[in-house]
Amino acid sequence: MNSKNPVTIKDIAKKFKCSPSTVSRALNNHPLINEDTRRNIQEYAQKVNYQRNSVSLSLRNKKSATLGVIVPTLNHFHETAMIEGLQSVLQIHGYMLAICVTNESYLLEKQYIDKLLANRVEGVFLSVSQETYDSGHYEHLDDMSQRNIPLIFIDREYDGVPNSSITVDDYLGAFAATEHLIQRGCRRIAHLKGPNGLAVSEQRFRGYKECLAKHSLDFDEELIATTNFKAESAIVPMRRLMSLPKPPDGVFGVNDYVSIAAMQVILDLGFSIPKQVAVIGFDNSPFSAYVNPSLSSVNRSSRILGEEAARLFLNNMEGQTQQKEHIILPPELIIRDSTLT
Amino acid sequence: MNSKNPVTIKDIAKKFKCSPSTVSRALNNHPLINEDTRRNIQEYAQKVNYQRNSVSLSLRNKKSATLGVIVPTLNHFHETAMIEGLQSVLQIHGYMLAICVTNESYLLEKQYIDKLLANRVEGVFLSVSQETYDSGHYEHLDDMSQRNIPLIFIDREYDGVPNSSITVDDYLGAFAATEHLIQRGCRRIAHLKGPNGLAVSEQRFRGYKECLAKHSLDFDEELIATTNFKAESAIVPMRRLMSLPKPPDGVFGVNDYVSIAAMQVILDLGFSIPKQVAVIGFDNSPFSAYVNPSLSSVNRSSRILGEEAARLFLNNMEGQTQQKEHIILPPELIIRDSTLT
DNA sequence: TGATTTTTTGCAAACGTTTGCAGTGAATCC
DNA sequence: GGATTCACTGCAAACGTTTGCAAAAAATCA
Repeated sequence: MNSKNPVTIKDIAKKFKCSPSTVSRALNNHPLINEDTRRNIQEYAQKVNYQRNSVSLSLRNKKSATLGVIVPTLNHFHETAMIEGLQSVLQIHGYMLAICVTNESYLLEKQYIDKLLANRVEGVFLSVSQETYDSGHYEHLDDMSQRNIPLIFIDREYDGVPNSSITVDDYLGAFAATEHLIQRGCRRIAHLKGPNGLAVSEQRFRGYKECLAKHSLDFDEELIATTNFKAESAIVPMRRLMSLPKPPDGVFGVNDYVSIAAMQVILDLGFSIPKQVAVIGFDNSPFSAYVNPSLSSVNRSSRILGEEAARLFLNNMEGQTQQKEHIILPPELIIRDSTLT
Repeated sequence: MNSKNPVTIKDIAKKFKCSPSTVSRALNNHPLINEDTRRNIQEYAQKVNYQRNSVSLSLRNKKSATLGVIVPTLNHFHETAMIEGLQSVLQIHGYMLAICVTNESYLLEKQYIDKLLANRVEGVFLSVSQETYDSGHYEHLDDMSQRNIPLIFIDREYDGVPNSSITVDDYLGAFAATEHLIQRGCRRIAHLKGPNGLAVSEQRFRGYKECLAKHSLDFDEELIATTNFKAESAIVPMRRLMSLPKPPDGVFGVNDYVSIAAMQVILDLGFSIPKQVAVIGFDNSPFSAYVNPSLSSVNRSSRILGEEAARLFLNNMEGQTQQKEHIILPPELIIRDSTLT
């Protein structure tokens, strides 16, 4: 019983003095099999706790029932909620998820893709790393398309390549956030943007800028500061902003982390939120409702994003449709105390 | 070039009019191979972008180079940081990580374990679900030990089973947090505990209680409230606590989410933090330094926990030592404004 | 009973590797 | 020049399944 090796179909065959084929058919409820043998074999298999070896199955069927998920980090609520969404749907369809964290490195991203391909995954959800985006290289993705393995861009898109993608409309979200600040009376709105070059950063930046333009507000370069998405990285820039001759009366942060760091700086310097400075973030992280003052934010429905991405993949599989889809989910403004009028 | 099927060792063999064995040896730098053939084959393999099929390798070697990670959720910083830690170490050693989210369900946990076993993973890191813990069932883990597949309890332990485990000393952390509150003058300390029965909850609860005892403070049942780790679940209980005839002057929350929710309630009701009520959380989540007031917390070095867990597994593999280890990492008190004197 | 159909089973190949063993030439030795 | 060594290479089996095809066994028919 405590044999190190799991019981195989051959073991069962030996026991019943029949061929492995028969066992296989019995276990798979193949129609061409005697009812009694089927029952006997199934019962015995149950008893000895037989478990089909997925590896050999994968080899034979050239299908691994495994999908790759490549993300830059797992730091943010958005990413993990996305993965939960993916898993919740794909689990039902029998897929396993191999998670890879690139830490924004191109090299790791490439290595992971190779590895996933070597493992014969049936599809990959990719949220491109910043380095990849910066470098503009995408040769490492060629193998996937050559082998007809669905590659779905999730969350972060990569304009150069024709693949299905699902993202949240960052531009729209940023536009809405900025417009909200304007409508509540802000006239000098600072933006704590994300790393340069990254699509999310630039889309949101564009949303911010174009909203200013729409409302005939001047775009002021000195109201822009760059962060790396982490709270710490917002502190120094925010101090600078607040010590300008004309400090901002509104701040749009590229995500909630930089926004709460910004709020802290603002309050520390003796300004009031939202009275003197209104602040709005992005992501609607679980903590945003509980900071003080509670933080307005742009909700991205991260979990739904994951679920939809999973469906995108499943449709692609079922229908064998090579049609590429580009889904852009609408963001949603969540208004809280930090931008109250 | 855009053949759907990846190039195999046989294809190369055909090209060179040699046997697959030779190709295999050439690619694996086997000593018994002609230098020229080796070079030629390797160059060609490179050119046609040959990638070894890990599936067949797994089948032959009975080794999948894949590890399973089972967690209840991905909601908390602690869990994701842990996974990042795992991945950062294991990636170097060529392992893939299959992530499974049980959503605290026993059934899913069981299913995932079966699935991982079917996939012939070489090891599993398990953070038991609440249901599993509640039910006391652990038969679903028997297969693993019978097959000698390392099962490592990570973060959440499961007392009944003799396996390696790595956790943070929840008891100690809770004790330290409570003691800190006492030392800064709190005398009526409430505890927002986690779900009943779950080890983490109970350990922290015990740390809290025994610390009170040590300092000869009465344990008052009415100062205890149960949450489900989520912020929302702390709100109603906290309102109750603050409307007691004698409201608490200190709150120890089972994690940072419930603690920030608690802070919000406290402030909303017009009490001041930390003057009237001090609050301390658990996890040192990235946002805890940036809420207002900043939240004292117990740091769990989550990433290091993951890294150490990975090393635990690697040692187990290398040395073939069946020795079970139980690592308990010390937590660290991070003091911020919410408990200042 | 013998022929025919039906039901059930087994054979063998395949998926892509690796590896012990045997075999092939060629080089070396005496 | 024949025996021995040496440097390579190929054969075949193995990992655990599935499945088309053929064969066997059982059932039906005439």
